[in-house]
Amino acid sequence: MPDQGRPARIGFLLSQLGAHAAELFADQTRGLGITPSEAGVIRIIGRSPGISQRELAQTLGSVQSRVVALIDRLEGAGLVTRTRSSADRRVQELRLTESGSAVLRALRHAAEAQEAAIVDGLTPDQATALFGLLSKLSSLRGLDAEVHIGYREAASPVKSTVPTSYHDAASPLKSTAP
Amino acid sequence: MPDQGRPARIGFLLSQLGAHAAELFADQTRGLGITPSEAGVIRIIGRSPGISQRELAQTLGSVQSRVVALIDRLEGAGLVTRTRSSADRRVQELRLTESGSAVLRALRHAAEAQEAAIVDGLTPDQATALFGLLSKLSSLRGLDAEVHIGYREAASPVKSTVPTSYHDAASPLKSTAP
DNA sequence: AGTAATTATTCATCTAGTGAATCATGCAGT
DNA sequence: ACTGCATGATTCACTAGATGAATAATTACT
Repeated sequence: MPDQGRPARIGFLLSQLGAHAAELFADQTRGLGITPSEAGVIRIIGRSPGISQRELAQTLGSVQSRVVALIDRLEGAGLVTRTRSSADRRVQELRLTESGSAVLRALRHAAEAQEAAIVDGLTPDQATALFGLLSKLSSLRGLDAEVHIGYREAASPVKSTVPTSYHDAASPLKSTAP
Repeated sequence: MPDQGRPARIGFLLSQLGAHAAELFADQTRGLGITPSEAGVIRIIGRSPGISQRELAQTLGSVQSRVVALIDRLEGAGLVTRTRSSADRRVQELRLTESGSAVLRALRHAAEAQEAAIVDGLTPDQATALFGLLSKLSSLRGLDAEVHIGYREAASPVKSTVPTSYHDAASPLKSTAP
């Protein structure tokens, strides 16, 4: 228990900055006409074309019924296609359309621009140090480096929220100081 | 634009770890029978007894109608009292009951335990460095050190699936690497 | 063939949150 | 004192996101 008199705020700062980063990202996706959740789906399909809805649900840490709604929306927007697998006609193979691929490219650009915005004000050394510390923390906590299912199992009534869940929750963590 | 070839993942890591920290905190509050949002309300009332619902809404970055529901719940649970102000009979003065104060103390203990859990695996120097970097980032972004209203204005449809909103969104940010 | 498991889908439900409308009260100007 | 406007709290209808149970189509097992 490393307590050196420092106020207990790392948890608070992480959730605050994480929510802030999520907001910035949501701004970007909104400009592309999709939600952050849908952006995640596009990312995964782009990396694994032909993935099934069941596999996608598992990767997202979500459930199949939720994936149905997400894909319904993306298919309607012309970004994703469903095609029945010839090997197993129960499964729907998911792929990006040309528009979907374009959105994915735009998302990558947006993520890089956001990264620059986030570390703006830090020196390159500081940004590198921060990256190292966050990476270590992430691996220490056993979080997946590729997909952050983050907080799906713990909060049954969730979340939300993004940060449901923690939105207003923010203030609570601050409670350690006063 | 400090880009030194490092993968663009700080944004992703922040949101991932922030969501994780929020989940840990939600676990704690669940054990106390309240949600993270309600914990935030209790924190604020504990620090500012007699605060009005309007002031509370502003501090939370929420709206009055939302506060009504939150206080309804906390009053019903016997943690908070509403009393009409004698100076201005429109305003409801909010205060913690004895049980409410007990919950606030429990929340403080939980936050400290969580802080220890979060930095577990880092050396004290690393924890201090991380705290410094996160604090700098937070002030650079103009985030309030006391209350994180964090991501309320940007995502109109939100927010939530913190949590929401960024839950599944997680994966998207990772999109910078592949 | 017949039974069980699997994939996708629908549906009813829940929660959190928002904005508009309403009510009671306070306050400023006349 | 009277009028009219502003303010705090509340109610209500509505939305978005998420969840779990039930169902249909298909495949796997034996």
